[in-house]
Amino acid sequence: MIAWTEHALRTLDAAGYRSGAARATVVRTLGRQHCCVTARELADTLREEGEEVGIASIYRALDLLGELRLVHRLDAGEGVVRYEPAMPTGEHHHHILCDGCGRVASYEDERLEHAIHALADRLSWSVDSHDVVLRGTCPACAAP
Amino acid sequence: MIAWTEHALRTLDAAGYRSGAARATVVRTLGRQHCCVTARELADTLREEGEEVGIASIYRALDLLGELRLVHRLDAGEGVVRYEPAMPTGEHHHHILCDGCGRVASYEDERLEHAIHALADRLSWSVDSHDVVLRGTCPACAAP
DNA sequence: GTGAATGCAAACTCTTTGCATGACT
DNA sequence: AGTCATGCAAAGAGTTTGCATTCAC
Repeated sequence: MIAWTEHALRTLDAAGYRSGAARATVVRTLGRQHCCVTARELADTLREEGEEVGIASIYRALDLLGELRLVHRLDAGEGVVRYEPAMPTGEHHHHILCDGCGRVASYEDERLEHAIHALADRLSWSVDSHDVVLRGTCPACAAP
Repeated sequence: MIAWTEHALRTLDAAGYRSGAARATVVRTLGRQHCCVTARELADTLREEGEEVGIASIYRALDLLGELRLVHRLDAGEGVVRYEPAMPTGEHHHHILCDGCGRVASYEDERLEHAIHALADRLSWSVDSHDVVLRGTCPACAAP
């Protein structure tokens, strides 16, 4: 994820944005996440690490990163938006939510990507992103 | 969609819920929708038809219908939740959003469904629903 | 008649915005 | 020095909840 952090900081700089403490901290912390996080989770993580950042600055940073396509927004119907680093390579994964415990996990699937690309080709829209959200029960919640 | 309306009313009755005016109106109106709608759109439609229903009752009706699996909730990252009738047959479609005008359209794709089922089989989760949201530019917005 | 369904208003949560202060170039 | 970035507090939007009233059974 280090690669993403540097790529993001460089892209922000190239786009003419100043390097403030709040935004840089958000970028560095986001780059260390394993999967998608909410703005609040990010704020909590920062607080625990003693790098408290105002919630408004977090939202502003995430918004800007989204505009620059450096983060991907994911709304999985939980009532909160989740954010995760968007790899410059286009490499990505999708998510699965547990109805029991709310856990979010990720998966990748070649065949699914192929099906989506083929589908995009036959639609008369120009498609530039996609999200596949599965819902179900995780192994832990399924165990009796 | 008439079939869905009757199915929903019957299911509610069978589950022991009383038939109040607000909920019945929501069910009948929802059954006439072509695609997913928001609670506010539903409220506006009802008002135009002179069947005003309190917004709280609309949310409560949609919530109950969701629990009974009679409606499908879709959160496509617009900041609002959309709802649409869930066919008892399991027949369904997915959605594509236009970044330009916000339009939501629907599509069906056999190959995509196959890929998702195959994927679900190989995950150690029990998967019971899925959503595929595409984002892009609609033909109208793409035209210069 | 009893308890569920409804509607209003208030509460709540997440997110955005206005504005004064502080920081980067 | 001149802007842009930040943080606080307040505003906004969507959704949920408390409570008294009305309605279905």
